[in-house]
Amino acid sequence: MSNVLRSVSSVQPELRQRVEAAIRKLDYHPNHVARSLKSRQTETLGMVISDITNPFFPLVVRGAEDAASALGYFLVTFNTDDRIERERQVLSLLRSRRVDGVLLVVAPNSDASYIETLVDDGIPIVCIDRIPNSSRTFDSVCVDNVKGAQICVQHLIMRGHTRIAIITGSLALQTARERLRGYELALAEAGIEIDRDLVVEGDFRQDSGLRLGKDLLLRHRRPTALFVSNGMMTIGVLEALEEMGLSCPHDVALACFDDLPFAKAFRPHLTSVSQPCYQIGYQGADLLLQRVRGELSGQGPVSIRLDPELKIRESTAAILRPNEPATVGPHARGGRK
Amino acid sequence: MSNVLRSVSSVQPELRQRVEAAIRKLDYHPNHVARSLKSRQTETLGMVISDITNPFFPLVVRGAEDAASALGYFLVTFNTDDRIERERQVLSLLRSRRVDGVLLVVAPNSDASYIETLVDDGIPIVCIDRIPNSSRTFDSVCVDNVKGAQICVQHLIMRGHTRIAIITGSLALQTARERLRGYELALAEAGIEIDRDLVVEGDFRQDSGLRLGKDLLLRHRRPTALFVSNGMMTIGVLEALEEMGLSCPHDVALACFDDLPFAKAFRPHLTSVSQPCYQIGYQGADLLLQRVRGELSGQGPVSIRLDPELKIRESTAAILRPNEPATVGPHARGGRK
DNA sequence: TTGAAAGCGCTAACAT
DNA sequence: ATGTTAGCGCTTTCAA
Repeated sequence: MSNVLRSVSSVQPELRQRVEAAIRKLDYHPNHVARSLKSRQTETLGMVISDITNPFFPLVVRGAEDAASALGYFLVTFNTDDRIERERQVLSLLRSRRVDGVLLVVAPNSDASYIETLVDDGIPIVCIDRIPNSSRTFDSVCVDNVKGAQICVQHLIMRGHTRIAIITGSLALQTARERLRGYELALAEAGIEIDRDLVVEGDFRQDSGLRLGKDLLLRHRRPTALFVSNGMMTIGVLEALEEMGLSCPHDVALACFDDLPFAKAFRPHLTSVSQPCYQIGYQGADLLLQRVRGELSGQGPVSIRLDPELKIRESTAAILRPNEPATVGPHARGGRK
Repeated sequence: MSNVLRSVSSVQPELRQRVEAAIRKLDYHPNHVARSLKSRQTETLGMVISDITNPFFPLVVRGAEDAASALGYFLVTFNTDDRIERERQVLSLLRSRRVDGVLLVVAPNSDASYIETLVDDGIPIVCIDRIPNSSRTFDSVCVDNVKGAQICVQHLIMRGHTRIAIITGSLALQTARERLRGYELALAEAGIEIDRDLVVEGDFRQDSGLRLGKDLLLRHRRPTALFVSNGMMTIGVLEALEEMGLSCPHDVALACFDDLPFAKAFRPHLTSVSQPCYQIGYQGADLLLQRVRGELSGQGPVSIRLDPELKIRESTAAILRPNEPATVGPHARGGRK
């Protein structure tokens, strides 16, 4: 019984049969905990995100889970609500539980030195979606935020807009700064001077979208288009529109970073910068697993940048106004394929 | 060093101090794996759902995670996509990993005998959202599906509808049968005879909503109202409406089970039966933890039924037609608060 | 080819 | 009050 030399080549068929019979008879299930104690590998990954309830995350988590499951790894998720104390607590818990590695969506203003400590202590970390503010670089998988914002604002400019406002995320996050940078680049290359009054800083939450959306829409010279830096704030902006009785795209054009769930089923159909969420999760977990399994040993930090995709829909459709010829013909009602 | 008699009362303060100093100096982190091997408790729960990408689940998972985290438990989630082989595989993995208990959203047509085996072998299972087809009862936390469907269809009837169609879920699931039952009860109590042609069976997926929605809307005598048994199928129905160029509530009234994310931000604002998703997850995990910790020993299966809530919005608003007086005055444009 | 035994780091029971 | 030790179930090395 002691010698369940599983999958060792040199065992007599007769012995193997007897052992296998015993396994069935005793309803034997190998104890993975004991195995972990011996092997010092738990085959478990931690995943730390801000909130699964934010529609950006389910697909990311699903991707990570699929990658982890494919190799028999557990994936344990935690929500921090972007609170750094909670992030710290969770990371410490993951360490004492001896997870093999961590996928991390870092909280704004998080102290990167704690992350460094973990990595130095042999717990690999892959940052996804956001990059910590640190002189050191970590493994990471993100979308190309500059490019995403840029092509989106370029699109607004092509639709004839020049007074384009942006609601940014918290500028403590590199992600938010990059999206702002894309906005600036697009305007600059079109020779449009940047009006600092049209740049307002939110915090990636719904409330700030509502508040800043109202603020912008009540301006004396209202912007003709809004670029919103993420999905949750866009929900807030839609609320603002409804409260004020404005309609999109008629009264103002709207485009945003992030796809909202079921964008095609509801009105207005939003023009948006779509991120490959599943891929972010999948490739993040994949990269982490390579680290964990020593397949990248000796190699420095790997930074993967994925391409966003602009989905043109009716919220940025050209509007036919009296005395104003339509700039674009066939697409005037938005880009359903 | 060996004697880290943590939290044992009878230790001299001097000794305690020396040990604590050593802990800090050596950067000692207790090894939870070894602890688990000894205690035979992993302080880990499994959570098996169909798909985190389905908007019903994120809040459920969040609730479960909060309950688990509050007691220091890990929660490991798995997606089965409602495939019973995958469910079986996952449950077997969870067993060999020695999780303390499992939260299960059972797949349609799943073999309940396997679940019984786990429970009999000492791995508590709490079923959430759906109840397995079995003569045996398990711990469970669900919404009152009959009541939810019933109040929703009652509402449609009060709005003057009599030709009300239902798209059910897979009738292999008790959940789907209960919602159908609520529909039947509401019609019966209003004295409306049930037209079997208006009862069509879907499978809780978007595709079936699109297909069956089109089917119903193309009927010669089109139903004046649709009751859709879950959120994903409702998305499909909205697609069908758009494809056919119909508008809601003008051409047909629409109400559904499940809240869709950001229902208030997009059009049409859907009248829906809202489930306490967070509570389902939270109470499910809470019940499971009580079992796991032996606080319910000797007690038979516990079934918790939570109340759904009808949210009346514009998709079932009364329509003003020529020669038809409005039945309801102030609410005619739907129930925004 | 097969059996025996040490050791992973912790807890709990026991000896000092 | 404090130190020692057996044993959880696995893997790996070594002996038979």
